[in-house]
Amino acid sequence: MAEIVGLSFSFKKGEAYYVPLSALHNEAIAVLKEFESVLANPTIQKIGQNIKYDILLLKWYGMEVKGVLFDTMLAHYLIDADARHGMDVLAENYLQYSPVSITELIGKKGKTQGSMRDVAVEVVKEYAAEDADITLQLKEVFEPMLTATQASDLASKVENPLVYVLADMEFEGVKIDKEVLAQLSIELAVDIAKAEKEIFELAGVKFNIASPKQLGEVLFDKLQLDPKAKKTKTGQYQTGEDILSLLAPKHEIVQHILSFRTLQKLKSTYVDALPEMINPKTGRVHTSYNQAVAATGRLSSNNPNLQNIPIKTARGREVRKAFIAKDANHVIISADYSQIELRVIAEMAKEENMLQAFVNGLDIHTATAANIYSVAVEEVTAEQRRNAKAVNFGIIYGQSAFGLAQNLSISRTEAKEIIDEHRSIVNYLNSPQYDPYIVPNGYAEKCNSAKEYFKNPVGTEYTNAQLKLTTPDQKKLRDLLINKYSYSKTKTEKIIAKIIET
DNA sequence: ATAAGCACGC
DNA sequence: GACGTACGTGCTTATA
Repeated sequence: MAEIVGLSFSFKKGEAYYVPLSALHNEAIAVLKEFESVLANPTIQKIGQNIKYDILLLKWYGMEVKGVLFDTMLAHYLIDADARHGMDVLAENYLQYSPVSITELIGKKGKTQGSMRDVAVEVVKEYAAEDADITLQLKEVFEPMLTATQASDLASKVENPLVYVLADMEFEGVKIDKEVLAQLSIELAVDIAKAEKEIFELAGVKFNIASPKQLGEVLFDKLQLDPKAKKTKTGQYQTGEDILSLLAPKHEIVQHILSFRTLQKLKSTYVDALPEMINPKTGRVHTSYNQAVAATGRLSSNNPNLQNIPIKTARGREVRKAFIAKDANHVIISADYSQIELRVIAEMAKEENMLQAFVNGLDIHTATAANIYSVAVEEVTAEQRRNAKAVNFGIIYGQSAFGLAQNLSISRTEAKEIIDEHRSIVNYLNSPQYDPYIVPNGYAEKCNSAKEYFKNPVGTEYTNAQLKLTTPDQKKLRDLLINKYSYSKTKTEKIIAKIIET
């Protein structure tokens, strides 16, 4: 956990204060204490940019923050979920002001980045005080925008109060049984070595199995497993799980490659990495939750990501077993809404069959199958239920007929028929009030599909004549999308890739 | 350092 | 007939 170098405050536009804190923990805490009457006062609202970070840091110093929160990052997330929400970008876009860049003070993010502690206090003062001033000014801009977009309740009743809950969860952390993982690591290493040996023998050559490039060459050039093997856009052979599964009956080597991949993933991402993430002070793992990353409103988790701990395979569940209660007086309880997304969407779409199924406490996938295949619930076969489950998943994910066909290994025509049987939900998902593709920042038209979405903002600035994107043009477009439209990096790259393909 | 390919979760 | 296809994070390899 980082060290607090100083505090900055602002309560009036254009005016701010900076309080440096000592590097000595006790001295720092003594100064912090002077601010307790404000920080811990529940009647004083706290405004901040990514304020969970500040709250958490203060918690590590023993300082409890109280009061109603207003996070400018979360406010902007609610105003325009797809955009970037960094303070510098927000200041430039909404206050027409370029703040002192943190990079100028301590260098680029990464290993080489220095510490704010080593920057002259006179310089830090300017940076930090400006930070507080800007945040306050952004709040004044965003508050009416939240009202205008009817997101005020979402901000004041959901996102901002949740900040305290997440901060508590992150602070608390979770205990990991290092010994369980150490043992598992050894077992995995043995099995990986076995798979490796098999693969080299069957291939008749030693190579790096973890390299998709080398693997593709072995499978498709040397062993000729598929004369029509698909290639990626960089000209490599595709060797993803879906492709390899289809090849498995053709050659014994494939199953060993698949198991090599699974084992390697478990070992490197979880079994070996998690113990490294244990905080030496608390002996526990403290993830971070990000409230403003996923454009769909979901949370995300990183350092480490605790939202993708394996569960599907037996080996994976062994990893989960390493998450344990803090002591003999505690237990870990798992609680999860059942089918919450389908319940909400059935209610919003007023899908009577599905609503009835939920009301009657039926198995929702069986009920969906009965509806799709027009048979009685008792007559639904295992395969029909499996298909219906894929349909329901597709609904949650906004999947197309193509995606469903891929998932079920059926034709697109068949997939389309199945989807058509679910008209009321599909109609709802395609209706303007649902459509998630809304062009931000001045392009307020709603689009009916992802395709139109890509066409709209880009097509406006770059007509057909300009579609041949040279490298400098790409640079320009990237700059335009990121800086003028505040698009995320990922989204920008998606759009550019789309145009290049076109 | 960054991109590509892959795989884990929901 | 072609198009294009959920949200994330993080690992290893390959390249700049």
